[in-house]
Amino acid sequence: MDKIFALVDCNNFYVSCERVFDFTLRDRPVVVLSNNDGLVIARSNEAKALGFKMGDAVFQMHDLIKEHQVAVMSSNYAFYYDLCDRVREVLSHFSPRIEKYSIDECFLDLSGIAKEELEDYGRRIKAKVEKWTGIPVSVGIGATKCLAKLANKLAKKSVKARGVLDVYKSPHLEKALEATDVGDLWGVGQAYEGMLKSNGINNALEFRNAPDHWVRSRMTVVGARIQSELKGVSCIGLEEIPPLQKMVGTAQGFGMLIDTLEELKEAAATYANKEAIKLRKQKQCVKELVVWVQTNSFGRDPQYGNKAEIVFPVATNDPSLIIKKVVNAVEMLYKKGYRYKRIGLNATKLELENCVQEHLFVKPEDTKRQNLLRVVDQLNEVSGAGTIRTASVVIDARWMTRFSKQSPHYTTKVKDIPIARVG
DNA sequence: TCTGGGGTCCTAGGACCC
DNA sequence: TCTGGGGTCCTAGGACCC
Repeated sequence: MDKIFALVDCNNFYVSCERVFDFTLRDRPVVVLSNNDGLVIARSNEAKALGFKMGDAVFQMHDLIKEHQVAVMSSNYAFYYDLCDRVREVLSHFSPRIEKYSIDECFLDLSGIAKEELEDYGRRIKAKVEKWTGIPVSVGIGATKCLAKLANKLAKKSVKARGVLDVYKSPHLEKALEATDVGDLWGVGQAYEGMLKSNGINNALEFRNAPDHWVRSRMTVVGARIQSELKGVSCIGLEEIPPLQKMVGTAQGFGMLIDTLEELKEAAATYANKEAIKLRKQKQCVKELVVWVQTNSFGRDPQYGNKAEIVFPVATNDPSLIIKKVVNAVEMLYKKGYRYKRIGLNATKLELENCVQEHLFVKPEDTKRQNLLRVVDQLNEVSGAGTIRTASVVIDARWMTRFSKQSPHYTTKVKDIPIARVG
């Protein structure tokens, strides 16, 4: 049986989330900001029309914001993840085989649905998600993931498509390819776009028709796969079960520059705790961890950055062990006379919690401690992060990342959950 | 004053082994 | 002077994604 893929993509996802509960944000330009309220990372259509770009620095946009009364929001990831789950729940009614591709995109396997019913099916998906969650989506359908992506992009752009485009065995496929800039292809970034265009390949049709060996030699197997997919040969499968993560990192810029060792250690402990929580959530343990510190590379201050590698004798996800080692490392890395902007942690060697290699000279972690940590996790899950925590971890400090214009935690607190009325 | 934070995959080249 | 060949593992760097 031929494969059929759909890509369902939430439109301007973070902005759409904010609009679900705050009606005053509808029909006016809205932007959502990165950590520390630094960059624009999501824009409503109205904001796009005003010229806001992804990655614009907010401090350069003040005039435009004032002039057009643009609503400016800090990001609220806990809330976005929650709405993301709701969208996926609705999608699961339309296909048992789903890949959660990113916070705002899902691939669905629609194999078996009759060709002539595909577009209508797409429209039903779109309507139901919007009615049940309040989030507008676009749907692209094709014989491969690349083609579904491409169809999705066109569905967003084209007024005629009204948010749904099916290019599966379509007589208009070539037209769709021709209308797609080569730089808009999934897997073609800035570098490849430049290379392709300087070789006279400007759209997806020209890319599909380029000699295979040339594409392979200039863009490795990655490019070759994209090309095959455009020809309708599926070589990127649906990943229903996410593969185990190979790296787990935590890195956040501070809300201000830190110059004392005391505060840097406090931040280190707090980030190490976050890292431990991430590991525990995935049931993984860290064997090797890289810790780095960095001054503000945009500033005119003297610059310094350095990193240290921690090897745990036995892989662990116990916050107190990780915190201790990370704080020690930061003591070594710290140099007086610099102002630090960020700390990063990156667990590069991981082991599954239930098959950690034991060390000859170290006692295996005692199960009492494991049980205690599990209870702490559960409490924090129910009552909010930080309810119970190691003493060195702070929840309120002047160096913390800023989210000064954050919306209320509409759906992610136990108390005061408002009900959304949609449709 | 203010410039994100996660991730993945692929390849080439070096070290090392037989 | 000639300077194997095949295999594995690791790392750094470059490309990409959202």
